[in-house]
Amino acid sequence: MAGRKAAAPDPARSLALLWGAHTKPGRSGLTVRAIVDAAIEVADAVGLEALSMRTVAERLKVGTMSLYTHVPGKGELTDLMFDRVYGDLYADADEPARQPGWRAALEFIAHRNWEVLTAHPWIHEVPTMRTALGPNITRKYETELRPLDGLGLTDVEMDSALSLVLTHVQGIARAGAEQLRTQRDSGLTDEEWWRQISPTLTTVMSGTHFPTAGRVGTAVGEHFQSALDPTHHLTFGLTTILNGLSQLIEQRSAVQ
Amino acid sequence: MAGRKAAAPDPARSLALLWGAHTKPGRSGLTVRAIVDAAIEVADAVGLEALSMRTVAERLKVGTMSLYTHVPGKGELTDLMFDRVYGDLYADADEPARQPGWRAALEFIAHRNWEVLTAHPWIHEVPTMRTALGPNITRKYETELRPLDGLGLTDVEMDSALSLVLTHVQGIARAGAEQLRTQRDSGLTDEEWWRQISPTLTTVMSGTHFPTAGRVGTAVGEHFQSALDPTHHLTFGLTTILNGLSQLIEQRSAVQ
DNA sequence: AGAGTGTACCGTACATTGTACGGCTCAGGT
DNA sequence: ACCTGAGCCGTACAATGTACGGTACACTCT
Repeated sequence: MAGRKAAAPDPARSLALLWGAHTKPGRSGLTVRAIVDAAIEVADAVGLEALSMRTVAERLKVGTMSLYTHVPGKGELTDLMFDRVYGDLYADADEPARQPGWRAALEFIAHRNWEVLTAHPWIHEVPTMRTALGPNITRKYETELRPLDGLGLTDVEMDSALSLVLTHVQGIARAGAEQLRTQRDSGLTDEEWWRQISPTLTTVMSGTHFPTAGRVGTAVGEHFQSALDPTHHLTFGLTTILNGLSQLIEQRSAVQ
Repeated sequence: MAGRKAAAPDPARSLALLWGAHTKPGRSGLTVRAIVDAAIEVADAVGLEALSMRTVAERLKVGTMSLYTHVPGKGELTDLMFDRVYGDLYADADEPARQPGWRAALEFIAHRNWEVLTAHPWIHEVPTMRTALGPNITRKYETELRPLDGLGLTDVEMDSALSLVLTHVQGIARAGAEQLRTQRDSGLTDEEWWRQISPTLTTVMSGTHFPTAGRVGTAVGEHFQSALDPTHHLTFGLTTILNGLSQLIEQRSAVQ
């Protein structure tokens, strides 16, 4: 980040802000809610690294420094954005638990998370450690844990299982987001890019030979028309993980 | 990123640079290799967001703009750094394949990747799409695919299985890196931070109640002395994934 | 009604970034 | 001895986050 060093964060203040109402307007009608919403729109459109305090202020037609009346700094703003987009993930706290079986529940959870992650690719850039205790994130944790309760798993195992699934979805989504970003930054489609580097690549790789990588890489490319098909990786990984988890769960319920 | 917009990338030039020798010195002894090494040292010490062209130049005792004689820009420099740190991952192209069985091989691969990722936490910040074809990354792909060859898996499945494991390791390592970074940025240890926000948290969360999350969160915290134990998540996830993969592999070899 | 006070708002300034541009300097060929 | 091309680098600029201090408005109290 350029400019003056980020201010001292003061976690307690951040937390209070996170859990606040966000709707009390100042004398020009400016609210925390409006700022966060505007920032999300900007980030959705141009990405987080192009989101600046000036851009957000411009969109709201206020002076740049007015934002600082409502929000301590950019870091806290992104924290708020982060917690906000997870607000509408589930209809209620039992939606996942209502699915038929833990497997369907975890699939449901995975897909909902996938949807948010692809709708707001900038989420991947937000440092999540600080926001782990925002209201929506906390609610999300509760909601996603419930379908794993009562299967014979220990509390630690429940947490581990959920976090395994979420980490996987996040990893795949991140790769996809990155691909989209490079694509847009360079202005080249996957295919154009490939055509452009192809001659250089053969020149440069002559002399070396990668039998397995060459064969597999070609197969993957032919199969998906691309080096990387997020949907396939998502379901392949999810299926594998759920199969692994099912072994654990069966083992636990057998003991019981 | 601040400053002038990043220059047009020209993928072909990047690629040639990636595969170049990096050792031809200019008249002040400056080489691409030296620049990349210095940059890695800086990034290891202060993180990627604090790495600047001026810092690297200073460390090498050359003018800032001299770097641009050897490297087109900061983006290409980070690409070079990325490929570089993966250079010494394996002793040779068959080290993983030499492990006793595919399971041990994947565990070996996971741990090696884990080591690099934790030794150079800034890797997570580098956009990896562009570097996917650097010499060391390509070699790595070849090396890591080999132990999966001849198990009855299709080429696409081999790629999916490997990438599943790698995505998992990366996800966990990233979370760990983030935790370390916030910890260092705030100057607070995990425990101090917790103590600081604890009163605010209870104030703010009064009125809401999260039965499952509360119980599980407490259990996790007590069990690991922290909200997040990377080693445990790593092995739990790896075991689960490998169990899932083993079902697939048995199924494939049964058909054959 | 008038005065006083706190808070919302915001203009300006500054440090820091990546890098475009153009000049200087030196090694090596002729 | 001179020319040429490439390595080197000082300066300048646009963009960033935000500290600081000033201005103006909405409210309360007399």
